[in-house]
Amino acid sequence: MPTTRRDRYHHGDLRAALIDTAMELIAEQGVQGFSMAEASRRLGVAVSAPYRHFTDRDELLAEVGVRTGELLVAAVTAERGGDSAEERLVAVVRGYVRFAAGHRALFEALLATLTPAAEPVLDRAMRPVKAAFHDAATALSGGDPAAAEALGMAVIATAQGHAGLLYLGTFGTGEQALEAAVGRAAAATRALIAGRAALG
Amino acid sequence: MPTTRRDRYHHGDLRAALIDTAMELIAEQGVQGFSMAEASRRLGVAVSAPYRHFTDRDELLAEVGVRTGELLVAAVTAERGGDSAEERLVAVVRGYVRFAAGHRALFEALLATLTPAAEPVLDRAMRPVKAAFHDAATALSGGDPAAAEALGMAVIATAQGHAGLLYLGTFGTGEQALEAAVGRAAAATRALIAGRAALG
DNA sequence: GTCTATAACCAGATAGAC
DNA sequence: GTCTATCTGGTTATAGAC
Repeated sequence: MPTTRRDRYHHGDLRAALIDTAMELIAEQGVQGFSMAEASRRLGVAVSAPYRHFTDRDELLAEVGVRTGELLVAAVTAERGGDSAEERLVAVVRGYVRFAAGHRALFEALLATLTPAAEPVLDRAMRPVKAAFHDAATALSGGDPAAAEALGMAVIATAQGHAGLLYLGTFGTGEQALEAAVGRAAAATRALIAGRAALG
Repeated sequence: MPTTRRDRYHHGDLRAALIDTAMELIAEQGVQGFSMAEASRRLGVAVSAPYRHFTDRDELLAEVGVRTGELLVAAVTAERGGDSAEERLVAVVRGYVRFAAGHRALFEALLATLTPAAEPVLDRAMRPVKAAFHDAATALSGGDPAAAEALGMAVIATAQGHAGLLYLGTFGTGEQALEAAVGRAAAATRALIAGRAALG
């Protein structure tokens, strides 16, 4: 019979168990629904136990942010489009919006921790995301770095914006809303590419 | 000597004073920084007094949302561009991003209250915002309602997305970041217009 | 309409035993 | 490394007096 989480944290894995549990709580009830006390209760440990592994609540949340960032990187990297540079860029956008839709609370928690004064480790974890957009945009900009930067940023904004509208319910609810958001984001990306000469 | 707010709420304006104070608190410290208790303290009334005017915290926050929505409507309406339909649409985007930048905490609180199950009064207050985008997009779409809807939504997403990136610090901080966000959002809008044939 | 007082609750964090 | 126990401080919301 396999080792359960309950078994492991008494062998020194409480730290990892806390991160997992925090992510579960956030996914289920939002950042607001997470507290050190609730995480402790769910794991069956004393409320003081987490403080052996994290100096405070924010330190645990930062670690959650890093883990979520890694999931996001995987999402934008995994979604493979066609061979053309345009299709690769569209695929990154799709992956981004799909992740935002499928992990709303975690994604919002990640954004909340990504302040300008965020932990360097968080920035580092997020770098491949920006790179995914930037690399595909570069392939579309014929060696003009400024044009690539402008296109990449505009496309990130489009992805982020469609995620935001999805959260507001602009596209409805449920699976159909997800597909609408992904489809519209992809179409907007194509429009940006087609009209990229106007980006300055 | 003019009547102060302290004077007024003893004459029946505590309700209005609470809304004002809630907006101040949110603007200063974010939604998290607002509480019924803190608002009461700031106004010098008992913590129970607000409950004569609002059944609970959420009802007050909904009212704050309505007021913030009205400010947003004014912002997107006020920013006048040139005479062309394209410049009017760009102007709406500018107004939206500028408002998001200048009233971050209130704007985020507004978005948080704008769930699919929000108060109808909130939806009504926000309708002119959507209309501002939609009307300008319609003028650019030569009588094709579907094309107008697609363009309008893509442009709203662009505005929302640039606001989001601004909050993440992607454009830096301070006044220069604001101008970068507004400028990039305007350029992206022009690119979307130029490439709108790809929107489907 | 506002007050005083209070109930009921939950959080973050620490001290010291084991 | 985890536990028990506790401190400190905060919140929403209500009851009943004025």
